[in-house]
Amino acid sequence: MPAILENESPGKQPAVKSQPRAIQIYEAAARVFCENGFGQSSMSEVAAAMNMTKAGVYHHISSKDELLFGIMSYGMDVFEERVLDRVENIRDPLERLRATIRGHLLLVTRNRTKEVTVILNEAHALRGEYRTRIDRRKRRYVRFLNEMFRELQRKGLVREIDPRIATFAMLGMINWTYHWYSASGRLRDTDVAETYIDLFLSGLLSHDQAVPGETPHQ
Amino acid sequence: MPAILENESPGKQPAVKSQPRAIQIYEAAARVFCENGFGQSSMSEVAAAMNMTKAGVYHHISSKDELLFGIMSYGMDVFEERVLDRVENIRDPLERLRATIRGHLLLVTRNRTKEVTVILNEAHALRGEYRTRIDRRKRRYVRFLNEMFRELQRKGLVREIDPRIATFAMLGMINWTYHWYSASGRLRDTDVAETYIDLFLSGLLSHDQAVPGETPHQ
DNA sequence: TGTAAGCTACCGTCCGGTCGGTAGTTTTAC
DNA sequence: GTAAAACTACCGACCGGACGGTAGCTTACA
Repeated sequence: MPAILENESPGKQPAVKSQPRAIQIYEAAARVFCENGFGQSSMSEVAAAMNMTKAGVYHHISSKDELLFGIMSYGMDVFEERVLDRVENIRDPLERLRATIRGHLLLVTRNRTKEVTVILNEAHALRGEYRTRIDRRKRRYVRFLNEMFRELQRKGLVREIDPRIATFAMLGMINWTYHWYSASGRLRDTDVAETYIDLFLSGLLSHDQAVPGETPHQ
Repeated sequence: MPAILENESPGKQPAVKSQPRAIQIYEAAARVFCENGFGQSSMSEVAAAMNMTKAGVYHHISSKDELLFGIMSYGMDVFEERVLDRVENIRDPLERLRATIRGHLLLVTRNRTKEVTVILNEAHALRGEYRTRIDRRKRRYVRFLNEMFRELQRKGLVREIDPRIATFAMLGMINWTYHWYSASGRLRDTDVAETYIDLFLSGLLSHDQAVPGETPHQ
């Protein structure tokens, strides 16, 4: 038996054995909320997805709202651990940008965990303090992207495009993927990632006429 | 008894005098659903937003689901009338693409009507026949974009990028805007539109190094 | 005076959440 | 070593209230 279990501590779980019950509930509930929406899903449905009764679920969580917050916090944990923390210290800013697009997109497409999708889909359902806390963590990512684009511009690697607009264009392109991408479809997510990188960096135009001004009339 | 399911053929309303009551309800309900989400909004809230009682509202609609469908159908009417129908017969495909991005984006940012946002936000809340009908109209737009990119490629105006991925990248970039854009913020939506056009067509890289291959080390 | 548009008052259902209890496991106390 | 005590994970039954929706009456206006 592995030593002590301080499960109150805010740090990371060892995750050696099977996931703690609360996290299993997050994953099941995330699946339910994803399919029907938070407002249209009942706690009984969540319980059924766990093969438990509603009272059994309420042994582990304290309210439906807190459950949603738990899911999103866990989703942010996963995103930061698997994407943000890993790309943050890539020196070359262009390579950092590429790695960010790739990492973020693959997190959205690989639907093993639906928590990230819930964050995207149900942002408005969260209220008050819960909302504030999640928004703060999202803003960290937005700031990171903004700063990256500014650095790229300082170094003359990219054009002088408003970094805020570039940030949201990139976030939109990637985050929207959960609306249409299907792992069983014809497109491979790694191909989507590379195409997004290519498209976002080099644009759509043929290179011999990639000029910012007016279009040459055909 | 005004039943929404029937108006398959009539299509357009005259809209000469002040909007018909049903459409006023769509607009009020769209605002409510946008703010709280469809599942979390009650019909009493919708009624309150109309300064009516719930029973009064039910005189004009037949169920909450049908109301959602009505909102989305109306949103699609607006989108098709104000964007799709107008750009479809622009000859120059590059100019057609620019007009599409501009028109679609401004429809999302100008929040006079929230119906389009509801379409984006509550796509999963619609079920059965209703879902099928809205999806069919969305698919018409997706096909239009796909075909436009193919035409651009045939004419050698843009690079050989998978048209499906280009379509969804563009849709994501534009549709995501409702998550962050605020008319009272510092960015003007017309600037966002032109930047999106520029970004999507010409990409982010400085032109003197816009080469698809490896990054030059800094 | 007929009809569309509303209202008051109400219904049955389902929802979020709680309560008291129990089987099984771990900890403590001698 | 073992039995009492404590704790964990869970369940069946239940509650107050809110929800979607309706019946039937009234008002405004052509």
